[in-house]
Amino acid sequence: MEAKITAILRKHQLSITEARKKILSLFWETGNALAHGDIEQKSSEDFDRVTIYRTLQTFVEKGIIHTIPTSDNSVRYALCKDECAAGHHHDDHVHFICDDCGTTYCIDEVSVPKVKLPKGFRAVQTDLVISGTCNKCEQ
Amino acid sequence: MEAKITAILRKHQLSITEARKKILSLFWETGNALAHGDIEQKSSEDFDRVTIYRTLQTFVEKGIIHTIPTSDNSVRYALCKDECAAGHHHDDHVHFICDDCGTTYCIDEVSVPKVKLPKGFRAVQTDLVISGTCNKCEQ
DNA sequence: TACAACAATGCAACTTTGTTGCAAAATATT
DNA sequence: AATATTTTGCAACAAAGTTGCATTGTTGTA
Repeated sequence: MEAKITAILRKHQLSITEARKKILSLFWETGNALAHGDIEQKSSEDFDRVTIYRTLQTFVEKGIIHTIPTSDNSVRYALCKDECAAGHHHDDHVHFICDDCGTTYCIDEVSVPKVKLPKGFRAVQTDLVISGTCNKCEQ
Repeated sequence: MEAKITAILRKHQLSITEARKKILSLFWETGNALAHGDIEQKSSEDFDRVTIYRTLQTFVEKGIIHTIPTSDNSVRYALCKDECAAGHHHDDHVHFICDDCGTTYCIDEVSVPKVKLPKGFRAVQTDLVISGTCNKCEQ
């Protein structure tokens, strides 16, 4: 575990620090996407709020995590797949946000369909975000 | 113009006030989506910040405007089509956010494709948000 | 392993963004 | 026109995000 974490950091030419190891392992442990607030709750005793902001920003820039747009002003972050590199994200899968429990999933099984845009529009990134009820909250 | 605005408000059983008329006409004039900040800039001398928050909230609840998720913690709002009613939005078109100028477009020509989700996941709303360069910023 | 160079962190202060309660003003109803 | 209802502005607050700088931690090199 620890080895995997440090390997990822080293691969992206980041120095190995406590904050980065902790935050990165949080993503591995939960599996799902996390908002800044989630991370703050789970590590506020260990790190300053500012460090979390800066760490998330660094991870996005380096292609370790990607953002998931939301309609409630609380951007979520999730681990990228290996193909993502600094400045070039390739996360063309669907994201699902549960209205009940708030959990955000990366639905890897489904890929985002290509969309034809009107003339002059050039797509760089496509986000397909679905909200509803997840398989745990359904009865 | 004024007549059209008041008709929309009345149709949704909202009392006709200066703030609502002004904010609603802003959406009609610009044509594109607006963030809270945009509206505040264009009408801060006329109305209090709080009024804008509450007006946008009311408009969303009544089905006059809908939200567009973003990755930068600045939810955008855009006019709904006629089919939207209180509590039931039907805005299954694609949204495009320009990385250059920040303009957010509703691409009505393209509709959001249906997506099959894994078992247990029930979709209520689907948002397809594409970012890149718009037809005005392209050269 | 010790040292210098560099990068990351914590702290403080601050700005921006969003929320709530309540009195005053505006709108609707009769 | 008078009253009931709704909306607004204000104030005070809470939460979220940013910036500069001194301190601490990490890395590469001798």
